[in-house]
Amino acid sequence: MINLADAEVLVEAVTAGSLAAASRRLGIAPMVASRRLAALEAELGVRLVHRTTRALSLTTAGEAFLPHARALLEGEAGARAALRPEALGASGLLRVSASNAFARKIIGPLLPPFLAAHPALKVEVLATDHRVDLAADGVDLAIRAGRVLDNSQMAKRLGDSPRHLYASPAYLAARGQPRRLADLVDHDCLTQTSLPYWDFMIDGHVLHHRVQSRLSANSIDMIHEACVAGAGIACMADWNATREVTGGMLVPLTLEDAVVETWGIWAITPSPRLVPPKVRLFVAAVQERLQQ
Amino acid sequence: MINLADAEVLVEAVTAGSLAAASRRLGIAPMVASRRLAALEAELGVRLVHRTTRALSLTTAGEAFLPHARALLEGEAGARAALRPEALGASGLLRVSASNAFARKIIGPLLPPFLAAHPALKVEVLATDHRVDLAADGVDLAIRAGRVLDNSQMAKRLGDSPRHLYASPAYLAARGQPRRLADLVDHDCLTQTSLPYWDFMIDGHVLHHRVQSRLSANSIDMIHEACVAGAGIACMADWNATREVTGGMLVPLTLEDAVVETWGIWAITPSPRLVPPKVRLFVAAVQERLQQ
DNA sequence: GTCAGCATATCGGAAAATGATATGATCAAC
DNA sequence: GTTGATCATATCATTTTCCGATATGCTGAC
Repeated sequence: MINLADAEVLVEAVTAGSLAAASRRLGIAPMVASRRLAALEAELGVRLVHRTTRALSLTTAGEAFLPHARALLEGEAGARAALRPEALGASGLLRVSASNAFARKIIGPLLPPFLAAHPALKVEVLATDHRVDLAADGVDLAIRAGRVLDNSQMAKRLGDSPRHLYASPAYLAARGQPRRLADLVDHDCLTQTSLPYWDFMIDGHVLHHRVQSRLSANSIDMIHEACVAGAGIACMADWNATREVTGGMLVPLTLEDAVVETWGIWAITPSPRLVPPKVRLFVAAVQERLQQ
Repeated sequence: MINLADAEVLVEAVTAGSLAAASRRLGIAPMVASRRLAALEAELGVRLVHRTTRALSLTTAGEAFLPHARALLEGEAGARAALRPEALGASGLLRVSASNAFARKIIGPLLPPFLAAHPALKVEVLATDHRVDLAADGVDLAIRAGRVLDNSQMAKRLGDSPRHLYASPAYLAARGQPRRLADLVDHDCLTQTSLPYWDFMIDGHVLHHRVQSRLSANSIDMIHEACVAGAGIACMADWNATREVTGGMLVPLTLEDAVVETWGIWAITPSPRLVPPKVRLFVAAVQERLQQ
């Protein structure tokens, strides 16, 4: 077994430039540093650094091993961090990223009971329709709706996100109801600028349908409002329209020959496996709400 | 410092169900297992497992710590693996994934000198236009062309991939040369099924241009052939067309008001930081070739 | 109630890490 | 060229830790 203290000497020695300097930084005797490095090399059966009295230089093996040593030490620190009280329980700060629509419709209503259930937890929601770099923005969790992907190693699937075409009753009264996919050309379709096509399922196949659009916006909320106001037909997640549907402000449309492709809701965490409890709890809360 | 041997006892004990079983698996005395676990708990200052005589159960802290312990042990194994002779030098098997076009045009010509320079290395190229799950398919390296992304943490940028519109001289003689973006509507544009739009740069802004396409294919090679045969205008990476341009079979088009967005070439590795030498060498070879 | 399996306490001995000093080697400055 | 400072490491006594074997208290099954 590799001794992490030995690995630490290696890393320090390389960055500090000499074993003596490393020993000073680590607060140990120079010989201890020397012995630890020797022990590591003995354990691995390879010479890691070439030592001339004045300068250290990594051998090829050392070059290959060093990043792993660094990773091990980081892993050790991470393991300890996982035991800090604020990481252990549901306390501290939880930063969640989600799209604007998802934040409003799903996360918003879910927060009061969640916060009540975990009094020591603070939640910060980063609502943005742009992709987020988890690590860079210090986000603990990002929730995205998107096409069904298989690389479940990177993201955890929280549930389905069925989608439909929606329009307002006024619009339908004026323009009629489309029956088939082909009928859509005679209608005003409202699209997201970044998504100029709609994906339909036709007996198992995905059809990439380019949409004739007179109005497009980069915000799905904008589309949503325009749709309610009768501007045309929008393609939205069901959870984004349920309230208006029950209120009679929007009507879901079904075509005879095609259904809108169902998307998935995905939870993305910086490291998919080492998920702290607070994140796990929040993900569970979202998942529960999605199943309602 | 966490002792990895201690962590190993924890992991074994949890999977085996008892310290005694773990000790048998690890080939150590039962008490040694007990002591190591105790030492780990002392080191961390937390109780990790609740021990009743009959069954072990993880405490909350243990629950949080266990995945980190597993990660540490995996890291240790990975660190050792990095020193195996075949991982150290440029030897063994290197599995590379790339698109069909990229494999043919860039990787293919690069391979003979590369293989000659590293005689102990075997290379397996996985040419596919689908995305690949690196870990699942045992791929050491995937090379993808795509939009310029900033999340450099996941992928390493190998170079630019400038792109242009191309057409055959015969097609241009028959149909004329488009001068402006708007002229494209009068032309036959050849698109990839998965990419039904072309991205242009117009004074700093990206324009998502939906393309009127009478012929689309899921293979860029197919498009390429059709384009040479005079079927219309295709949007391709320059490296995919140079040979035909020098041979006079294709002509690059420039529009007055828009240029095709330049893409990047990205190298994606299973773990972005712990890159084995053989992968590093290959990436360097690709990068060098791209700069020619 | 008996017994088997488990976790762990105890303790002598072995092994390993440590501390202080010493040695040879290298580079810089005079 | 010589001196001195710095460095890596050897040596050895000491302390600390680790290990092995036996022993003890406990729990659940038969």
